[in-house]
Amino acid sequence: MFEGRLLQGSLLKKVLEAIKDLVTDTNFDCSETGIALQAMDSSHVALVSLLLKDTGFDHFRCDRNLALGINLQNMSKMLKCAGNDDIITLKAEDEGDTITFMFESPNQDKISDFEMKLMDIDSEHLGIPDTDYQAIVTMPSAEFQRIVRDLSSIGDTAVIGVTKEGISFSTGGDIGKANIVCRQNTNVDKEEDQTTVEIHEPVSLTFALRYLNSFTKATALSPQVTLSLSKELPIVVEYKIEKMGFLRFYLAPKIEEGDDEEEA
Amino acid sequence: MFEGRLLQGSLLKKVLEAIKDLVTDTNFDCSETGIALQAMDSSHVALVSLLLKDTGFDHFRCDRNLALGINLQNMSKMLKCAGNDDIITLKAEDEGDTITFMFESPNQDKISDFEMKLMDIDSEHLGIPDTDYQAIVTMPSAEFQRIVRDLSSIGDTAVIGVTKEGISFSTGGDIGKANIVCRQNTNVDKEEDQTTVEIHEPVSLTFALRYLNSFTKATALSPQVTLSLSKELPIVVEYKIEKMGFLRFYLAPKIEEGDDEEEA
DNA sequence: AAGGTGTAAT
DNA sequence: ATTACACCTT
Repeated sequence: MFEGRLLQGSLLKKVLEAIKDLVTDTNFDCSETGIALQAMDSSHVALVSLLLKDTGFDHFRCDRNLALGINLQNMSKMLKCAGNDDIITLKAEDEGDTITFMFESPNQDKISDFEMKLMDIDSEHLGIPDTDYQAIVTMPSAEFQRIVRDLSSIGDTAVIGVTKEGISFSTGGDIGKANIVCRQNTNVDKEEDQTTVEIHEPVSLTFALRYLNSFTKATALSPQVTLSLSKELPIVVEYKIEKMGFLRFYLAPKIEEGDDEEEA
Repeated sequence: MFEGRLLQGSLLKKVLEAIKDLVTDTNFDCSETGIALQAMDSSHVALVSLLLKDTGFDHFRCDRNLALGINLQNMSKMLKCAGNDDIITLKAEDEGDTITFMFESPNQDKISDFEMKLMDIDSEHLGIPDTDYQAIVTMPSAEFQRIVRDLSSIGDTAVIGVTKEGISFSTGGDIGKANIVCRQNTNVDKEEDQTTVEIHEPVSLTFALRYLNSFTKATALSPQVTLSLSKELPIVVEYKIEKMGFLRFYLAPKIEEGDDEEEA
């Protein structure tokens, strides 16, 4: 059987909030080392990768590797029934076709059991090569969210450029143009307000703002976000989940000059 | 060229919030003494007048008088991309057809440039005679906003009457009648809670609440609002902008007994 | 306190 | 269909 007990249940709630609009159905791959999830978004443009390591759970047990096929919209509905301070336990039998969510209120006065039907989903295990990126920027996640939202009100795509001075975001549309530059700054009071740039080579890539915007639904998971860029490679937008792992989003760059490129 | 740097950028954001629903396109008239704007609302019933004096800017330069034709909806969109604590700089070339908004975050780590296309707009320079009003009332802007909103839920027009005792607002509709009286009070702790009446002659005029309601979008600009009334003249609803000037709204009174008077 | 969402009105 | 208001959530 599989069982994972998560003291900070709100983490799981946030993860589902962050991905339920991007991916409809996917497998939660449970093994003795934790829970992993990889899925393309419904239009097959972006990729989501989640890791929740066993060590982040209060209690974790997984006798046999399981691929739990889950409709994220439905799972999210159920997790909405958990209080933000609730302890959440996930359970599944080895041969069962359901998953159980157990919610314990902080004072243990209320115990809820929610059972959800599992689905059979072909797992597409996508090998994501571990690349050395040309530029890695870590910045406050709220700032990234704000920038992406602001640019979305002006244009559809953004050019993200990194130099050793900092990171820039540009867009253009019918009403005008916008360019936002964030300088590297390591001299701030709080570590989470830092913007740091680790760079091997300057890089400049174009992305659809619509997807970047979706990714920022994960802002609540971490005060910082890490953007990794390399020429002609998908950007990686990573939110670290304290003690547990990460939630990563991958998005392929738009090919410049390619005016016949449109999302579905 | 024209360039104005405004340390308290939120002022400009608030000004646009206040007028963008009333006026669609208008000229910002820039001269060496500051920025002025005058425009009729789209249904040609109300008039907006804005003054931002050069002295209120951190830095102000205007080599040549410019009439910058601007779509307020678009400008507002761009200003929404400025943080509330950002420093905002406006720039325009003498012969250019764009205006640039530059936003500097408080710690200078984020610098944004937004460029917007200008439009050609016939400037309607409306001479507003400097009248001696029969009654001038200054009151808390939030209180005025609340009164106008409350009356709007009962009726379409309000009778505003001023005597030396105070100011009264009345309306009536299908569901009933309402009458709100605010007495002059100068004995309050905070100056901004005062209501003062300066009167030469009692006056009573009728106005469309819909427009008064629009005007109160400017409430955030000033803790106090000044209402100036004279028989058969438009009411002036003025919000002073600290160190910079004012935002004024003019609205002609409804002629009593004239039931064939309707806004477009 | 502010942003987002949902609803209601034009 | 669009826009403004209110409510609710973060």
